[in-house]
Amino acid sequence: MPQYWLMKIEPAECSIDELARRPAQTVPWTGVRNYQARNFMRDAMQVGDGVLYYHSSCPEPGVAGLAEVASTAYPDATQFDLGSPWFDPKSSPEQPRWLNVDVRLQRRTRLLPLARMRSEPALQSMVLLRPGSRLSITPVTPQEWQAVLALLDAPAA
DNA sequence: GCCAACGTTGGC
DNA sequence: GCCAACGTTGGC
Repeated sequence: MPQYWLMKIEPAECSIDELARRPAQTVPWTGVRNYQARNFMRDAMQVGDGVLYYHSSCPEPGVAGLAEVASTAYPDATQFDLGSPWFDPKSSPEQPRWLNVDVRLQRRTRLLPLARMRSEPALQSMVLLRPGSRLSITPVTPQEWQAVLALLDAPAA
């Protein structure tokens, strides 16, 4: 039974276009510094899970493509990198605190804007849309996943 | 740049 | 273990 996720990334970090240009079309999902999001990667994600690739903190936030989980969780190298904004002095290689998975592009889609998602009845249950929700990784139900696919395949409004 | 909603920190 | 202060997220 496949599972589904929505994963936020700032396009400045790795946009869907940049992901498509990468040799393996894969990005290590580093920089997660929230325990709930980390635990999703560590405890629940499986290779092959579906991912809604979501652009955040940008002029047009929304789902920009479909991707998949391409690895199990492993220690996030940026936590040990003094020069990284994600360096964590409280973490150690012996007891790494932060993990990441790899994510591989399936296909770019047309942008499904956040505002459009908010207006779609079938998506009202999404964790993303909960007031004040800031989680960078959220579970998506099969029903929500199908509804997003339907919107992406529907004629443009 | 504003600000609401959260998460984390640290004193007690 | 409580909770106030502070920092962060992220849409607008």
